[in-house]
Amino acid sequence: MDAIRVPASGSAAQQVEAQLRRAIVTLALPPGTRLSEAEIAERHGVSRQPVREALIGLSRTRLVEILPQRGTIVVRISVKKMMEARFVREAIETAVAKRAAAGFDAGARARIDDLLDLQVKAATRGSQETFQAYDEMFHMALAEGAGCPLAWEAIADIKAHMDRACHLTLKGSMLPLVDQHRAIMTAVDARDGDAAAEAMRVHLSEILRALPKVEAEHPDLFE
Amino acid sequence: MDAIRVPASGSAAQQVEAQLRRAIVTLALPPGTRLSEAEIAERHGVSRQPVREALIGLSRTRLVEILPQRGTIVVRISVKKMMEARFVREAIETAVAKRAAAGFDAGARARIDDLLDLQVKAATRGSQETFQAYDEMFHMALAEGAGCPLAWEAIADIKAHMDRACHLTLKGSMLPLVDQHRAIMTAVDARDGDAAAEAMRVHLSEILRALPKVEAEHPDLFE
DNA sequence: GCGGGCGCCTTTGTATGGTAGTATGTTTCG
DNA sequence: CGAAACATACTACCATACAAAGGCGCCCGC
Repeated sequence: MDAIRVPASGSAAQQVEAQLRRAIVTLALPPGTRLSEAEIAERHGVSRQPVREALIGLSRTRLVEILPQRGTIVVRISVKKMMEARFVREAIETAVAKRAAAGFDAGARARIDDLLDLQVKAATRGSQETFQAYDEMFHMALAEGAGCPLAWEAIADIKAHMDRACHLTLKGSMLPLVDQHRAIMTAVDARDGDAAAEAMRVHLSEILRALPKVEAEHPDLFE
Repeated sequence: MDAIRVPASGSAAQQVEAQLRRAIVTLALPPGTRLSEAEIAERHGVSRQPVREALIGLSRTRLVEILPQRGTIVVRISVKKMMEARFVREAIETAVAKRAAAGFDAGARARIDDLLDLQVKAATRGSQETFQAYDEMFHMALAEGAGCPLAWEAIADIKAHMDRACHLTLKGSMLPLVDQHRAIMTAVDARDGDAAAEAMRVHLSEILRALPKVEAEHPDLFE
């Protein structure tokens, strides 16, 4: 078991939110699941109030939908919203890649190499959870290195719409994604902004290939 | 008095959050102000709990900063974050503009014309509040018309970092911005994606011109 | 047998009490 | 006189209790 331990830092509400987010993204809580504040509170050994704040936080990124006086449910994956999210993310990240090629922070550059190695290890072990965690860190480090950490915050919100589908498509092949990451960094190191943006575009288009397949295999997860 | 009425819809927490957001953006609550849950609750005639949820919501868009067990303060305007936000917003909105030129919803197109007229009226009346409200609606309608309402959600979060500075820079001239909006739509109508993106880039670069001036005039508002 | 109305139950939303932790002002000792 | 230690007031945070509102089944009337 090498699940990413959500650190016991921050308030109880933040801990519950992090745990629920993980459960939803990994589809442990599949779309359509009814979430009761009272039940979650009991399971986590806390009061209803922190749970409520966690659910409000999740609703802001559209992972759950709160129906007043009725209940809270895990929203289904929307292909339409996924396409929109991918479009927006491509707009942001290609710009970030281009900017990264214009100048990159040395410390972040070194950390990215470490992350890529860790990603390879996770991929060969077949532990998808950690792989996706390192994938997130890669994109975050790229934004930071390019001098725009705010871009990652925007991407993080957008990514929520794609993460669950990515979780399904990554079942088999993870290593190709690392090669794409390396291709991006090669272009960045060569100071070739257009090539970096193009490499990023290719990387973010990957999801489009496997999407119809997983949608056909798991129709109940989509709306 | 033609302040935008925040509609009495939704929960008390949402109402309080909307009112506080307006107060912060209009600088009625200047940066550095200490916000006490108890005081705000009393002023709004509600309990502390909805106020708390409202403050949490504001902290997610970095308008306020919650220091655990210490207090909540209105964050100062960060030029660095503003530049980053402008960069990300340009990345998103130029992509949206280009996409809008490729195909635009008819209903949204009609609504934009109405919005532009309303914006001119507000500008000539000198009512900055409504002008900025219509400005928001313009960009939102553009994203919707381009078939990417999700883009607006991303922009809305990003915009929080810029709104207060824009509020200062708009003191005098609002009409030029409407012309820029018209220029964007002209390019969209002509199906010229590159021209639309360029017009949007010019529009979003406007803030850079007046920024040093307002920063020098109001140093206490910046960090 | 069928339709409408009534009451219970579950849900979120709100109010209030209590707790731990931090800053601050005061006091006291070196 | 300075500095450290203490008391106090304030804060966000969590727990508990209460209120309101929609859903659902049952029952009564037709």
